[in-house]
Amino acid sequence: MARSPEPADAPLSDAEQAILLAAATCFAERGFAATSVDEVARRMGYTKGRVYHYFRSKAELFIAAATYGIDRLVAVVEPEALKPTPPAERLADMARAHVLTQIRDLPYHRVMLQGVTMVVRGATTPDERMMQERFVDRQRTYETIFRDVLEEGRKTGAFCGGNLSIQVKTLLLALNGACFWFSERDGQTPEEIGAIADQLVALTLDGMRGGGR
Amino acid sequence: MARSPEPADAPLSDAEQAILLAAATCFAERGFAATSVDEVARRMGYTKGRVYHYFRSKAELFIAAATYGIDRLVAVVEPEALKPTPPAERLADMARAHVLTQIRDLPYHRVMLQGVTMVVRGATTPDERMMQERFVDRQRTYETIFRDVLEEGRKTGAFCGGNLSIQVKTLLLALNGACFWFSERDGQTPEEIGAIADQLVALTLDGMRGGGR
DNA sequence: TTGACAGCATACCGACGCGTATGCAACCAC
DNA sequence: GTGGTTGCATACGCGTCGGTATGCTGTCAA
Repeated sequence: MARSPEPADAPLSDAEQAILLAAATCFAERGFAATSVDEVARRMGYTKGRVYHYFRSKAELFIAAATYGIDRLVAVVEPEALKPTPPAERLADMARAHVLTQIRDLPYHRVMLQGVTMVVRGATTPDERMMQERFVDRQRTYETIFRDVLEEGRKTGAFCGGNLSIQVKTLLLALNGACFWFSERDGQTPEEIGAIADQLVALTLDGMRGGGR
Repeated sequence: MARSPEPADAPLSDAEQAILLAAATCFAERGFAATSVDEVARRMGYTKGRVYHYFRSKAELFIAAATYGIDRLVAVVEPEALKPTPPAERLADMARAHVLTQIRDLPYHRVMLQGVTMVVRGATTPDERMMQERFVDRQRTYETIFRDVLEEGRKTGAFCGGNLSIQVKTLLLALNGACFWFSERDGQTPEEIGAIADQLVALTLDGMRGGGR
């Protein structure tokens, strides 16, 4: 039952999964505007008709890919945030989970980052608006998860003060680093990736602790 | 003498300056692909003909804006890098200069960041290729300035070890934060902007120092 | 006065790309 | 077997956009 009027969380069929991955890869490589639906289709030897059979518009495809990315992050990081460990340790676990998840499914997360900056001009239909709002909502929720841990850690003296918004933004931006500079050559084995994640987490979290210069 | 065959560093006329700023603003807001030359022109009440009188192609416009951004950074940060202060202090001064410069001319630097990821597919003509290579070169040079300071500081124990490339990338990404999240509402007075820069520098540089978790 | 040239405006061409309409084969239900 | 539905492929309409061709106006030198 493709093109249904938004069951919102219906599980994706194989065809939908494949199309979504191809779309995410294209969007990640070229950006939303520079990617044509024909190109997404051709990447798998599909045709445009087939894509439009499952997704109603290019914008819907994009938002679906971005949402898929943020959903993965929430699914993995939120459990870490609920553990009763000290804030500093908890934040480290969250950060590590974030980075590892992101490297595993880079295309989706690169699309997700585009989605944040786009705040979707060009979501014209009501459906698209709805999907977009759901995405933005998820995004805010995710940011709040980190913000809460930082706030809690400030009370115990684990983290430094200053403008909290800037701190959260800086933290997340640095943690998203892999989306900008990671390439397959940087390391393939799980150990190498683990080491990269560890370093990234260490670099980022020390900034949250310190008392400034 | 518009449309000259690349004097490369000829000073820009007033008209060229105005067009470049309008282009940078549009590119920063919508991205390269989603921005039309007509739109750039209309932003100042100009016409497309006027734009094409001074710039040979949309790609040339884009690269010019991106190059303008990186040139400003090099001009301001390189002098700081040459001072004979201890690496940690020097890096802090460089970082602060970087952030302040960036906030002053945000559109150009947002375009610059796009340029890094794009590595310009679509630079087809030889001229565009030349301009693009010059831009990439500048970009690499700029990264090297920071890399050198980090390397020097590692010897004196001022900075922590680990993969140097990742450290540089993380440093610069975090310092570029303003390009992602700064909006005019975040503060207008020089004092407010100075405070933001200070916090950003502190957050970022503490990560370079620490010994990990 | 008269060319020549800078500095534009306007009209237009060709290509591309989104979305849709249509067709068609396979697979059910009955 | 026959009507309906799913799952596509193909073709096209139509808007948009990059780039060019052309022409007009003011300026300045000879």
